[in-house]
Order: sequence, then C-alpha cells, then structure tokens
Amino acid sequence: MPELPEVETMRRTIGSCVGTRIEQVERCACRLKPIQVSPRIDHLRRRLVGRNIVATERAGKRVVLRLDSDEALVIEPRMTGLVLVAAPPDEEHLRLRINLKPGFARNGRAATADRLLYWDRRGLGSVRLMRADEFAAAFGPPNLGPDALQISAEQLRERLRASRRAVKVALLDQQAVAGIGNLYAAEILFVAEVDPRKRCDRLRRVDWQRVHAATQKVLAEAIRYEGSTLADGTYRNALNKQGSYQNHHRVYGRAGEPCPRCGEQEVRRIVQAQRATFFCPSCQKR
DNA sequence: CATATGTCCTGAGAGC
DNA sequence: TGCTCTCAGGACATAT
Repeated sequence: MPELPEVETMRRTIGSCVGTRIEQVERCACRLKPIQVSPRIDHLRRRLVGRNIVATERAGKRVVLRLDSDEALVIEPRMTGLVLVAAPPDEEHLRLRINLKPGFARNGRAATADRLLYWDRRGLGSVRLMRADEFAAAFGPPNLGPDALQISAEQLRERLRASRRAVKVALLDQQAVAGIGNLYAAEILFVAEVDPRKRCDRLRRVDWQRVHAATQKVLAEAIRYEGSTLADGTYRNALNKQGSYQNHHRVYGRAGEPCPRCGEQEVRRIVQAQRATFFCPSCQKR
C-alpha cells in the first residue's frame, strides 16, 4: 500500500544512512519466492560495496538512494515492502540486507545507520541499481508523470481533462501524476467533493482546481501523520514505527459508517477497475 | 492510440 | 479444528 506519503516518510526516516559507506550486501535466505533484484546479486554487490550514499530521493512511490558512483539504488515497495534502518518486524520476510559503515554526511551531520534493510511480506516489490541513463529513462517523461506534490492545478487538468476514464481511476495513473494510490485517491476526492465515478472529460476547471487543492491538503496531512498503517499493521517507517493517518481517514475503509461531513448518508463502497472506492454519494456530487 | 483486464505474491479473515 | 475461498492494490503485460 505504500503511496506517496508512506514512501516520503520512509525516505525521511532513512536520513541517518546518508554519509555512510556500503560494506556488505546480502540477499536473505528465506523460504519465500525471491523478490526481483537487479542486476543479479553478485553484480549488485560488486557495484555497491565501497560506495557512499550521498542523498535520498523519492521517485513517485519509490525510494531512491544516490551513490557517489552516479548510480542510484531504487527500492520499490509496492504493496508490503519496507525500507528499514532499524530492526525489522520479523526475520522471515527480510529480503535484502545492506551493511553500512557509519560516517558523516556532506553537511557534517553524523551518519549513524549501520544497516539498510529491505523487508517485504508479499514480495511484490523490487530493488534495482540503475545507471543515470537507465534512471532517467525509467522515471522521466513520459514514463512517470509530475510528482503529485509538485504538479500545478493547470498541469493536472491538462494531463487528464481529455480522458474518458472515471476521475478516481485516472488519479491512479502514474504517467499522468505520480504518487497517488488507491487510498489517497478516495480521500482526495472526498475532500474535493468530486464524485469518483465522474469521467475526467466531464469535470470543469473549478473541479480540477478543487482536486488539486485537495491533493495538496491530503498528502501534506498524511505526511505529517507519517502515513497510514492499516489494520494488517504492515506499513512502518524506516525506524519500524507505525503511521497514524489511519485515525484521520475520512472515507477509506469506512463503508457503512456515517459520512464525516453530512452525517446523514453512509459511506459507500464500490469497485472501480478492480479496486475498492469509498465515497459519500450526497457530499460528492461535483 | 486509449482504455480495460489479468497477473504476480502472501497472509488474514470469512465461511463451512 | 482445519480446510478452502476471497480479498488487499502496487506496476506491468496483454487484450480489446
């Protein structure tokens, strides 16, 4: 489930690995089907060991570690992946261990992390080491749209206004706008008071402005609460600490409960493109 | 070209 | 209790 707020929180909480040197790279032996790692582990190790981590970034829903070799280690958690600098929730789902030598970052700050772990229960995620050209091709236009926190209202409208898809489905399109997933799409449209079933080409300019404003508001809130840890308890930040935005969800996972705005209608759950959508039929009429 | 559907994977929870 | 079935939704492959 990690979407923009969760991945951004992961990125921020691995700050203590910036300025460290990679000492050792190990694929963890576990009974589970191996996750995708590229290049293969021996090549990965050769290109990683001895490199310094110089910065952390986020590319949509991926955590990016910049190295002094000008390569980037790209970690994509998909549904259940975690990037950790602390002890993992359990050992059996640990997929990759990178041991670090602590040091100092360029800004003189202490780099205290002695490990960077990739943990993934379902194993849909991946870890990839990419050269600069590979990175640019994979995450530049047209493969990845502008980040949801950077995009302007007019840009968002331009990129989606001609689409015939339902606006909820279109907001999940990472080529259109990067970072929004199923949970936050529902929250955003509730705040914007826009019907998730409405086709993009039927929305007016003012509706796009509302969707854009709601996007900024919801994502900023969610980052402030360090993301959403749902009932299964999977999501944690890099220090293995739960998020708390789940306590502030307006509609996601709240089918049958009274709408937090009108208090009259119940929150409804429908399915769009094989994914659950939650909304209030009387508040979201735009 | 745009849009829709199927697939990957594991574990939790429902229902019998 | 223990089995089978369904569901969760990231990104990408394939189909329409």
